Amino acid sequence: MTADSATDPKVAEVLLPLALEGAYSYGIPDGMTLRPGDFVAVPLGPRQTIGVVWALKAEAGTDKKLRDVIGWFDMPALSETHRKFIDWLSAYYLEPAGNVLRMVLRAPGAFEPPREQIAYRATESVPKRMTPQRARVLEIAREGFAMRAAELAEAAGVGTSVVKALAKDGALEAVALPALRAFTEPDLNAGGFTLSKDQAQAAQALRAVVAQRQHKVMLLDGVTGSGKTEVYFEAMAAALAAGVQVLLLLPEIALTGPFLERVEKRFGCEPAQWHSDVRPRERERVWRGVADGTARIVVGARSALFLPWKKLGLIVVDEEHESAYKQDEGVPYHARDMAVLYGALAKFPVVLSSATPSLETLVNVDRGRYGVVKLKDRHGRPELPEIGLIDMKSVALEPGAWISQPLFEQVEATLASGDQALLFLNRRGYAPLTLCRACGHRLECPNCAASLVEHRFRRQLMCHHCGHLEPMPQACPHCGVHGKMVPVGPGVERLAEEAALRFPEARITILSSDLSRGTLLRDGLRDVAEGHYNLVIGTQLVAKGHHFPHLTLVGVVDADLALESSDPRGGERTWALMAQVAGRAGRGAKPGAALVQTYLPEHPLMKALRKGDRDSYLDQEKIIRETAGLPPYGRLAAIIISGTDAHETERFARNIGMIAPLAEGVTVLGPAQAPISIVRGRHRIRFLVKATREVNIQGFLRLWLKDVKPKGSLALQVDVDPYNFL
DNA sequence: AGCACGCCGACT
DNA sequence: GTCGGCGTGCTC
Repeated sequence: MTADSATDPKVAEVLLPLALEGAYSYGIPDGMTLRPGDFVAVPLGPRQTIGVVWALKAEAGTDKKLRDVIGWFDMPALSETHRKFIDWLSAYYLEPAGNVLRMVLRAPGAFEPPREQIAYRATESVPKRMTPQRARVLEIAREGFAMRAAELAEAAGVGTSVVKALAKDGALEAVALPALRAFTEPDLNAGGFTLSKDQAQAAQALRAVVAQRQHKVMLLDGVTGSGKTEVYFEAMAAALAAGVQVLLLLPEIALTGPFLERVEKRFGCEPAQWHSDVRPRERERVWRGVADGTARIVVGARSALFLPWKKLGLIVVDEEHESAYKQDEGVPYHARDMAVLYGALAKFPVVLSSATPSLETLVNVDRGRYGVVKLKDRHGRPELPEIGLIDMKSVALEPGAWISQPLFEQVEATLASGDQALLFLNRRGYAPLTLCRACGHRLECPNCAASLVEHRFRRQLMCHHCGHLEPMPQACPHCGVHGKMVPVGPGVERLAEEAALRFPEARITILSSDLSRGTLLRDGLRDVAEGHYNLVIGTQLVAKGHHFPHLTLVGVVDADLALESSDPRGGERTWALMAQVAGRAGRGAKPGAALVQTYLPEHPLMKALRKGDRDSYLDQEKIIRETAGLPPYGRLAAIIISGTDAHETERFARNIGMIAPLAEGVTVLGPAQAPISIVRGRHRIRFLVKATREVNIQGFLRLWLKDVKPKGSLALQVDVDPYNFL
């Protein structure tokens, strides 16, 4: 088959999904032909691992006898672009390439031969004999989908014999799991929406960019309700018509059933989904479909970028400003930025869509690097509903009350007129802080330097950083005095309590991520949309793309939360959140209004918000960032040093600080305690590295940290372009 | 990530 | 006297 076996490569450089900088070399056995990108099985110590051929070499570089590649997987090779993408990402974030590859290989089952699967599910009949083991198996079988015997047994903590016996008894029935379903081709004419003139123009502009089949980033900038979704659907249709695959990235929280239905309606096929809730079997199907190119449309959360794309030709990043695109655990990458990188490497366009674009993106538009398409509101309304500020310094509030008189009156008037009102507070639980009035002790998480938050519905105290739960104590754990524990500050639960007192006639509901998720949440949102409730108390969650047609008043209880934080993006976050939540008002036939309670009415952001003047806010924000040398005018990286022992961690951090190289255009701030100084029992110390745009900040970091080796419990994490200041 | 090697406590 | 805890280090 091969023409000249003398020049055949003898060595494969194989990247393994481990925290290793480079690829490992393996011998290629006679008769095996490999290409770069091929998935292979290789020996690693006593075991076997799946890796990807990164390069081929004629001869081994060393005399050392190499171990041979064990086998080759009969599936499409990882494209050259995808491999470049992994290398780039690895270099940009200073993360071992193997760790990045691991994100590509996270698809259990994709490397196993297709297998006929028998699964079991519960029947109506009851087994003749019942044992505790059998009861546990049945309990699990009744609540879930059909599961394989081994899975079912494991979940119940029993042997498979119990499952088999129950099947024989008739309490479980065997069903064949369907073989991997094929993906259907999209029908581009399936469900054309009627586009407004504005939308049609915007769609035409995006289609033109897609037709160029070159790298170009386009910002689709339009307020909530302007119909951005239908517009980028047209860009997707154009790319699909050209025969490529399309990825629609969403923040995980926005991946809802109704949204997927819209995609399905437009393209006449069920899109492939990729997010944390997708079950293993479906993950396998999507992974294979993406690899062989049959999955044409993928709607996914950030990790969908790493699917083994055969011929990706367009990425749409919806809600591009969302900080949820930044992954903070494992490899800390920003999916929006990496989508742009992928587009640059593979030479295809990327569409960024948002009602409140990030400053980074807007500055890229200013600099002429990105194109922009603007959409106006369909109903010709101004960008935001009328926003009124309530100066909280000038209103008197009862202790334990947060609804000011002006807000109270507006809510009352709204409810009286038969409309809905929303009170927005971005704080879960009952109270963010609990103090002992006898000794002043504050209830703190045992593992984190953070207050415990009372969740009164669940009758528990909760740490919002590590998930620690404990019952609400009757007596102060410090001084032992009974009945002196007092909640301080409001959460949505406490706000709802106040609302119930002050609006006794109102039909109140709380929408908060910790109180309802999944079906319950969907029902809750639907009930609100249908008007079963007329006063909604909600957190962040209500700000995200839900349509409440009867809502005409939004009251923001505390607009200053993010502004007061140390996060340099606090302003940006506040603006996006205010715009989104205010935008909930008046989506239906009636115009809406928003009232914002703030202690900082003179803040430029608040003034701009009142005037609905995004440009003046942006000009302010740009000046602040530029003066401070912060992104997008400068580069930023964080180094987090953590360890279980405070002194040891501090010493280690100091030593690292001492060896920081001097470089022009680079400022190292720190070491200082990280904003949350202890998380999950680990003490955290942070350096911030600020550099001008011309500086290669990765090079600086590599030079600095090349000989640093954390020992024991110590750990060092580099976060290039940090987003969430923890 | 696994999996081994390696050095200190409670058990047949 | 061993079994086993998981800290450290290596895998082409």
